[in-house]
Amino acid sequence: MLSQTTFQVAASSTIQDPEVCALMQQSQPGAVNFYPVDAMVYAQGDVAGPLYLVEFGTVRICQLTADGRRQITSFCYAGDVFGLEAGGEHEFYAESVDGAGIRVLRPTNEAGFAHRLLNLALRRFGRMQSHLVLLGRMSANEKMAHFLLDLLDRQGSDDIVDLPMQRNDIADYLGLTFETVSRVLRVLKDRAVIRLQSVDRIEVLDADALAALVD
Amino acid sequence: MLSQTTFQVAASSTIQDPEVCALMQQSQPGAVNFYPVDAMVYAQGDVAGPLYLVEFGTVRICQLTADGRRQITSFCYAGDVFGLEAGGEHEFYAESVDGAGIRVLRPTNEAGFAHRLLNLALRRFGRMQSHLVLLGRMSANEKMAHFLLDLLDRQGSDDIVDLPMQRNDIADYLGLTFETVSRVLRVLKDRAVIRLQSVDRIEVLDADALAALVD
DNA sequence: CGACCAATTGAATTGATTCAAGGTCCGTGG
DNA sequence: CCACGGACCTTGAATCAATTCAATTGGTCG
Repeated sequence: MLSQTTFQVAASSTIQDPEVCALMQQSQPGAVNFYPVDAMVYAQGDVAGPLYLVEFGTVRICQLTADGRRQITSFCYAGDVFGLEAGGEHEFYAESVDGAGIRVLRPTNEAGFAHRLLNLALRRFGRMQSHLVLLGRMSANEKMAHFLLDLLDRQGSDDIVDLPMQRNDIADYLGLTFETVSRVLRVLKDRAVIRLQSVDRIEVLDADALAALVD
Repeated sequence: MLSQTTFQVAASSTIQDPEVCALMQQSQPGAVNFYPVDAMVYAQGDVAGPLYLVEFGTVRICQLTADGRRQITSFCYAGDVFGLEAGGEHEFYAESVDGAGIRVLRPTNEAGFAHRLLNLALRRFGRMQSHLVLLGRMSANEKMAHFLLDLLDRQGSDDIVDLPMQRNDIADYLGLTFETVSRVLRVLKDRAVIRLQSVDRIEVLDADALAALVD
């Protein structure tokens, strides 16, 4: 595991989500730890329990098959909470994608805490179910369109998408190969749906065309 | 929607799962309703809230894309609870697969109820995450092997698998076409891994071979 | 500048799908 | 009791989307 830096951050963070705020008030929020690129937050088999709040940067939640194929089950961005698991130990592992600041939330056993956690879990639930549809029933083009629209939405922009992760990560998230990701982007570029400002920055020229691909 | 029969069932049901038992005691369990083949339990857009306990039979949880492709996100068998959702209305719909007895559990607001629900949600969570790996990173053969082993495990048998659902359902669960499902079964049959006792009954001759396919 | 890693692009291959033709099972009615 | 019809399943052949393998380009850092 790579090194990790701890530093104190002013009590007020930039979290807007009321649900997450409430969760923070009902737990003992620790300091923000900085995880460099590719640093592991927790490994498969680690004891589960504490929750993690992304303050900045991006985290990937992954699982490996026995022969090394990887599936990224979700990306967590600033404001997202992760680490929730069923058993006593993590079935999945979490890594920093691009250098991420992460705060540990240690659950207090206050009344209503389970309730908040439940809300959080249910929300993630919905996301995962639509990801099942994506993986099971969508073409490469549709997957990418879906992914870009999701990022657009999360980043609150209406035409610029920042890609904090590399092609390989996108591929393992969408159930494709990185070559296919590259090719799909090229197709979208050729159709004038997007423009590649740089390798990690996409301008969406025709959001309607993307939306048309999705449904 | 198809007709549905209500009939009273003795208070003691056959549920063994302690988690589910506790849940029943903390809610107002209604009578068992019988849903015939393909009957809808709830539709997309219906108000969410009550939970459903499968007493017997099988239920499928589905979502459709705009152009009618279907993804079955999970099958629920006797003892499983479903109906948990994030928002106020169902994003997915639930149907009886083979004629199912279903009990409605109306949540009381007792302390600890959220806690029980959380446990339930987290368990389902884990299942869904491994289904993501299956859909995103496995070949047709691996998917089917995984599916059969899961059924074997759930049905508590060590060599007979009953298939309550038809090929189409299996396909939509595994992200395949029904023709592919048929062909994969043929391959497994030819390799003497399974035997098709009948169309809805499979004898597993070589569970190790199945396991070898999975990991 | 050179080394290295990521991304792109091309060509060949393949796994799964699509389309189409039978086959099996089962319930219904003559 | 058997013939018929319909739904489901199986199988085959052709097609296609995505992968694999391989070569090249682009970008970054010492």
